[in-house]
Amino acid sequence: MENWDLQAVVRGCKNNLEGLTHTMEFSQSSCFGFAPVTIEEDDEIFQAFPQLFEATTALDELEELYKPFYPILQPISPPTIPIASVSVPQEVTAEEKEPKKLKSVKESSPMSKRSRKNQSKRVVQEVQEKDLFSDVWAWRKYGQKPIKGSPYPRSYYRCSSSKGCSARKQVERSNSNPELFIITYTAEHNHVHPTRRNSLAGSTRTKFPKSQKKKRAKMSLCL
DNA sequence: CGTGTTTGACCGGCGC
DNA sequence: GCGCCGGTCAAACACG
Repeated sequence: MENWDLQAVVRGCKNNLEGLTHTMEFSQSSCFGFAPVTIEEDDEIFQAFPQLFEATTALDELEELYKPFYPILQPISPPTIPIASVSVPQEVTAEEKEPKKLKSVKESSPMSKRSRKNQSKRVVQEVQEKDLFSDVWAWRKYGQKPIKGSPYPRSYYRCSSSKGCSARKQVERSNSNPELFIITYTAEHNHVHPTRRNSLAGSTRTKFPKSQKKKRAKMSLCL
């Protein structure tokens, strides 16, 4: 469902208007540096998925509904960068040393369950820490890895709003501006409604660690 | 009990 | 072919 990143994109656009004062080192790149371009992309998407567009009314309602629960998006947010095409070389994330991975995608090769090269859609976003989880989706962390060349680890989240949803999200602190986080959305939600579940259980510990007993004493690398 | 995070191990792609 | 690296899995554990 394109709707998902559309929401992210739209929201990003909505809120980054004043945030453009922030310097993006990759702003020279042709794709970003001007968030509105994402809307053009969206237009195509809307045309391709009119039914989803209709659904945005419901989502808008949902958004309104959730507004009280997530922080008001602050300026800074980001040139949202939709990388809408399949297997497009992504200079976008050059800063993150990604390019080599995305160079060649073998569509024909039978990707196992660990397929990561065939991620057809990626949306890169820079947000402030408080906006990291300000979207309406529920994300469950499934991994964290230190990234070579980056002092900060990258966290991997998948959508827990719906079972079987393949939507994923990578969160990495920006190298150049540690106050910002680079969010990379991959795959798509296969459900329209962000059926947020009870996401409280187990979630408070890590975000506000109280006691770290046993072997879990090692806290994450403070992402 | 359900849902969440943490983390080491594993897997596969890619460059050499 | 080998090693590096990024992405994912899954077990263990925490929390409400």
